[in-house]
Amino acid sequence: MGEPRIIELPPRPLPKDLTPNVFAAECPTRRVLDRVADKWAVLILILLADGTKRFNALKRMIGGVSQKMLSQTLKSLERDGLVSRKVIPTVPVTVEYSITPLGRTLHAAVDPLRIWAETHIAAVEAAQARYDAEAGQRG
Amino acid sequence: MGEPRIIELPPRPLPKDLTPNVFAAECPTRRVLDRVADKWAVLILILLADGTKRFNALKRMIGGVSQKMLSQTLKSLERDGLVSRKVIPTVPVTVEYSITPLGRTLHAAVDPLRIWAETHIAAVEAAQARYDAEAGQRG
DNA sequence: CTGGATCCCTTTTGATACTG
DNA sequence: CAGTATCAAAAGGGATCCAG
Repeated sequence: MGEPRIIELPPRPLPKDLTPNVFAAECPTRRVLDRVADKWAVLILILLADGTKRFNALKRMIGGVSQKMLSQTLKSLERDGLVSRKVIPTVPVTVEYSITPLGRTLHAAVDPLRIWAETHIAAVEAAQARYDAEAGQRG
Repeated sequence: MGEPRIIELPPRPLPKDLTPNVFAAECPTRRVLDRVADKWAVLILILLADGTKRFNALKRMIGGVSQKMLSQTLKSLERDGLVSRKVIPTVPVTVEYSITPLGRTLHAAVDPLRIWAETHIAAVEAAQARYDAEAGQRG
């Protein structure tokens, strides 16, 4: 073995703050939250938690969704490991979407949102009526 | 009093289906869910649940939000009775935003989303890496 | 035919500047 | 400070086209 030398180390990268912070635009948790706090993602997750469904079944069930957004959102959910996609080589081809175990953990967090909307809709509409009445008075 | 007459009643509107259905584009619950399953709304609600804040404080805390979207989302949350706005006539004027009791019930439903993002970020990034690797192989 | 990619146009969002 | 107005950029919707 040669004699020990003093060598110059390359500058060490500053340690990144590993504390998750959903309020920081660059934080990975924030990017995930952005994609998950999305109306189409929420609706898809709720439907798939109920059982495997095909593309066009989802399209029919989710009022107002375009095929573009459905396809796009499903792809994003698949990439994030929340939904799995299975192509069945029939003629014509059928594609089945299912929720993954990870997706189920997210479903547990988003379904309360649906329930909240259903249980508090009256309170929200009352608030809107009040707000609109006041706005009307002012002009 | 005149003698009783047989009068023609105007056609009665068909009774609307009152069952809430977040999947139907026209259902009030769906419209509310759409506005609430929104990244800015979620972040604002979480911050205000922690305490009253002023407009520019929120702007500084929420990375990447534009004043337009902040102002717009706050107005929508106020209309829905989830947030209250208090103008203090100082010079220059200050405006304080607080969460309402109704907003607190929603916060209970959205905060799990933040927690989910923080606790499952590693699993999501692993899934993304797998997905991107496979996509890379294919093409 | 189903799933989905693409083109084109409308709506939403973002950046910046300006006002009470 | 707390917004609105304006204009540019991006996301979204609808129709259409294509592969399996």
